[in-house]
Amino acid sequence: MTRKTSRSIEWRSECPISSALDILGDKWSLLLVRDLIQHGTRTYSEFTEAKEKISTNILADRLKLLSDLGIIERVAADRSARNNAYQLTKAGLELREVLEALGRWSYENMRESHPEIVSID
Amino acid sequence: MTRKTSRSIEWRSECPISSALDILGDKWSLLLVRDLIQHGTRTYSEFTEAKEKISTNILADRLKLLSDLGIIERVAADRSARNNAYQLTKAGLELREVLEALGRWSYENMRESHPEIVSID
DNA sequence: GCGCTTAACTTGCATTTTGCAAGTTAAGTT
DNA sequence: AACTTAACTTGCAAAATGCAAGTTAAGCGC
Repeated sequence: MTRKTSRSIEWRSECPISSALDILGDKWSLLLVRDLIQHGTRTYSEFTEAKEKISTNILADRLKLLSDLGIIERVAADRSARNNAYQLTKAGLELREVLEALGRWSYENMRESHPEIVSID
Repeated sequence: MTRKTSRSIEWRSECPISSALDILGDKWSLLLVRDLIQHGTRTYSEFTEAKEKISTNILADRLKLLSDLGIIERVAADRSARNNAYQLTKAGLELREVLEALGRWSYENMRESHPEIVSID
């Protein structure tokens, strides 16, 4: 069982693929990274405006996870949440290659199952 | 809410990244693909021998999902399960790029959080 | 052909995660 | 100071996950 407490990931093995999935293997985390790659910065409300309609409790949970992992950060560390936004860190920016590979793969292979899928390149 | 019935994925949007996550956004599906990339073919029991120790009910569920999506298939379509194994289809093989990107990313970025992580390249 | 072994699952149930909807807090505005 | 509202939190129901035991029938040996 994988139990996640603050800053305490339960790694299933030493394999890097497995480890990536231990932290990002859910339906929402990489979508938040996608939004930040597309827009640069995002506020809490802006995340909820994406087409996929994330619930606010899941959004809060994932933003905390991604912050704790050093993948995203506040734009201005010294400002309150209300007057602030999120952006990707260096590690977060390096997820672009993963997202591009995922997007290409599903555009090329899922058009039969999902005829409305569009290319984003 | 995403509800998965046989061959009925609930796509959250038309974005290919979102769509990839609709089907592969969990901790186990891409791990099974990893095992097939590494070994070529795998039987049901061989999947359970991997370091991560998947539960058999989850394994059965994910194998069915991946088969239904055309990502994996039986090695010999005409043989019983007991005398058979799984392999990747063409679409499944094309996930290698995604897995390599994930593995590289976490090896380069998660070593502080996960000191035992190893390179698989 | 029968009996046994066991691989490939299935099932029951507890736990955890997800998600809806409403609520809370306090920052920002007037 | 009062009001508005962005960023969350909470309670609860539903769904997913996972443990452990059980079932089915394929495959093998005799």
